[in-house]
Amino acid sequence: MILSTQRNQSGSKRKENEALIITAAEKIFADMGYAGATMQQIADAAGLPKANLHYYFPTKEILYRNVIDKIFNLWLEAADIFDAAEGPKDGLSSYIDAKLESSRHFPNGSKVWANEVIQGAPIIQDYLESKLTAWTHSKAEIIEIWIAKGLMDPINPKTLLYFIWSATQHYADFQHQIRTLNNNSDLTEAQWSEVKEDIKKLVLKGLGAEHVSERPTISDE
Amino acid sequence: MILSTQRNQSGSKRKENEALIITAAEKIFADMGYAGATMQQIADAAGLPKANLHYYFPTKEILYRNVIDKIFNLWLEAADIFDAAEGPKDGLSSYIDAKLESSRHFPNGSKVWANEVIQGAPIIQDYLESKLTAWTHSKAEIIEIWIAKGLMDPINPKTLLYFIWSATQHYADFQHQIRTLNNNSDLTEAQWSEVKEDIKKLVLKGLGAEHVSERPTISDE
DNA sequence: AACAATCTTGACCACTTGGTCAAGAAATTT
DNA sequence: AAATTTCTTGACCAAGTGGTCAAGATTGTT
Repeated sequence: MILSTQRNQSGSKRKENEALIITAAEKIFADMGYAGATMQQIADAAGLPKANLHYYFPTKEILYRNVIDKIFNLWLEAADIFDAAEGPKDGLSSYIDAKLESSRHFPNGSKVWANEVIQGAPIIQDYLESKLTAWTHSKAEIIEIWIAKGLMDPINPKTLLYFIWSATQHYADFQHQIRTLNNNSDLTEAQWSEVKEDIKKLVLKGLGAEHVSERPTISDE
Repeated sequence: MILSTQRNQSGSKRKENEALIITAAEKIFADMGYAGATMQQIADAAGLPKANLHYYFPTKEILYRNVIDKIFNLWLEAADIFDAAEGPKDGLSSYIDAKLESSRHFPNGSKVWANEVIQGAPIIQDYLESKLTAWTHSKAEIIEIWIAKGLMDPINPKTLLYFIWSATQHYADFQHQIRTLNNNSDLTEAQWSEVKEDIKKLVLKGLGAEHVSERPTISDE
């Protein structure tokens, strides 16, 4: 009989199941930490028997690294905005928006990352030393150019980056605490908007970049 | 024979060993997470046999709660500055200083807290709902008064608190990442000073509170 | 000196964990 | 339709875990 719902190209089953497992694993790792997560929990979350997980990902650590890999690539993407920007006002605004959206809609990735770094990055140290270092330097250069052009106050670029990372990722990592302090309710649409505006205003005004770039926004939305 | 080094008051041995164990546990919990930490590791770090830990703290969870208890009380203390302040400029400056000092010198407590909250506070939820909620409301009131007095721009007080928490705690929780991005060196004294000044300036200027209250700086470094 | 309370510790146990394996089921290729 | 590759799964295991226990050492009290 023919199941038209899905074509079974070679390798598609593998891709599908790997994605299924990674998504399940991301949630469990976020909720339990690396050590606290069990392969059985991940298997249950994915709806597969445990032995099947080991077929696709031989060890827990390999699975974990795949989760991190996905997370980190999203991280990098979110920051392309940065390079395209004409000045701090657009660049930082867009970046803060993107990071907050990511914290709101995909908090698990941020949590896994935070958990790992807090514990000294025992498994992903190579990521920090290669990719993250390179990325950070490239963004720091852009910020320095902005400063040199007088588009914002002088500040150590890394301090600024940490500032934005911490402010935005806080809403993912400390989601539970924020929820508790918000009468045990998730932030509403209106509250998210307010947070976004408050943070952007605070950063831009704090940097003296609020009223700087007022070129005609040619191809901006 | 007489060991004059320490008097053995009744109960003093208990207090000493409990403190010893809690300090060791704080480090291990910070480095490994709750689930990842083992009683054996903590015992080794404290230089005691494992069975001895269970004599003072019957279960791992009880030990953990004692660690959290210590951390949280430091948290609260650091914020008394807040109440004594006359306006946002002193109040927030002092608070940021205190939080950054704490991140610098006692990062483990912050890490344990972060790890726990990220995972949904499975063990310390009662802390969040009682003590932290009360504390937050009381500080939010102060901030609202400052705003009403025109000492700073309007902002959601909770957003501001989260902002300060995240910016300062980041230097404890993400210590390892910051170190890696700093050529694998801890921040120097000069770098810490720079960070402090940058953050304070950014926040105060961002809030429009920079030039408001200008009493003589009596005991400032 | 005798007694009681507190503290110390190696040996031990029930249970969970990551990972293995071999037998078979599906799907793909010839 | 036979052969081959890919996938699925229950049963199993060695290692490590939190926690127990009972015997003894120390300290404090009378």
